[in-house]
Amino acid sequence: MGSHWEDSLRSHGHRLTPQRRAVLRVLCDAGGHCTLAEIQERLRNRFPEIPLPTVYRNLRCLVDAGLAAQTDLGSGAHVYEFVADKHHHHLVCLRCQHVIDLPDAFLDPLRETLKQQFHFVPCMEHFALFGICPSCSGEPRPAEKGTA
Amino acid sequence: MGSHWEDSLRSHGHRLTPQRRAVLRVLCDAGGHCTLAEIQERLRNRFPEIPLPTVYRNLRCLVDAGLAAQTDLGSGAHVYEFVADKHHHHLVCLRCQHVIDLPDAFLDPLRETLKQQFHFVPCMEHFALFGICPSCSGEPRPAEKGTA
DNA sequence: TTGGATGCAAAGATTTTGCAGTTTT
DNA sequence: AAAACTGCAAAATCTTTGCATCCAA
Repeated sequence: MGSHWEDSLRSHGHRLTPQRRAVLRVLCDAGGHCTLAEIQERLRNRFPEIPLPTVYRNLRCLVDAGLAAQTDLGSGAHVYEFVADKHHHHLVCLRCQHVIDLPDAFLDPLRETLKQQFHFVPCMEHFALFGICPSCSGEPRPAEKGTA
Repeated sequence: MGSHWEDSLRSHGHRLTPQRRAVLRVLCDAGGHCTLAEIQERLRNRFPEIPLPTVYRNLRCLVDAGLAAQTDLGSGAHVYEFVADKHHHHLVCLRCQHVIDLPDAFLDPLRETLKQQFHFVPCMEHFALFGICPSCSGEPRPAEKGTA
């Protein structure tokens, strides 16, 4: 049935497999940052021997579908995070006033940098960034495959 | 003599070697992002066969001394950038009003993410972030909560 | 049926460390 | 002289791809 995330996956040409559902579930339940290996570990209940490449490829699909965000916090391995569309910020175009939603997870690298380098804990609850949107900059839209 | 960057290095326990000066020079002249391999390449004039580990360790020293910033733009390899103290932003403490300078380079990962994921080109000339500074976060004061 | 997904295996790419000899301070 | 750095070599990590088989749509 058309859950929001199911539609997101399908509209990007991805299928719904048990492994993929499980990865998303794990990411969602974790509620924070997870490395590839951590996700694999948390998956052991349902898929005791799931290979890392499978987790890896599923994460790519989730990121592609906008359900997960991949970032580098300087720990040597990338971390993944569930992208809920609850908390979000705004990218405001200076020319056409168009507003793009920016999921909160995309601010994590900056958060982490400030914490590690400056020991500064930013409050970024209400965040707005101004700039030029894709339409106004004349740049080609990002390649969206399978979009009706 | 005592250039600002020389002091920065020495005060962090690092020494000034020809290779280190050259790495900093390259990074400075490049004026943008460089991977480890790119820096090695640009170093070929003065050090035709400089090993990657040497470049790597020098970069770590420069980052440690605050002269360079390391970031991950999603290309698979980290990129390094000279940190000039000309353009900078402000981290403002919500409790004590203390202001910390944030070199512009630290916003690069966010810039790149917005460009790649949203095709949005942010204008972050005058940037201020509010939060809690290290001094204040060490002394938690429940009575006064930072209001965003 | 068709194209994507899984699992297994291996390769790629990048980062990181060890160590002996050398250089800066 | 002491501590840090270089250069060479190799290892440790993490990411990515190939391919035969299997499954979702």
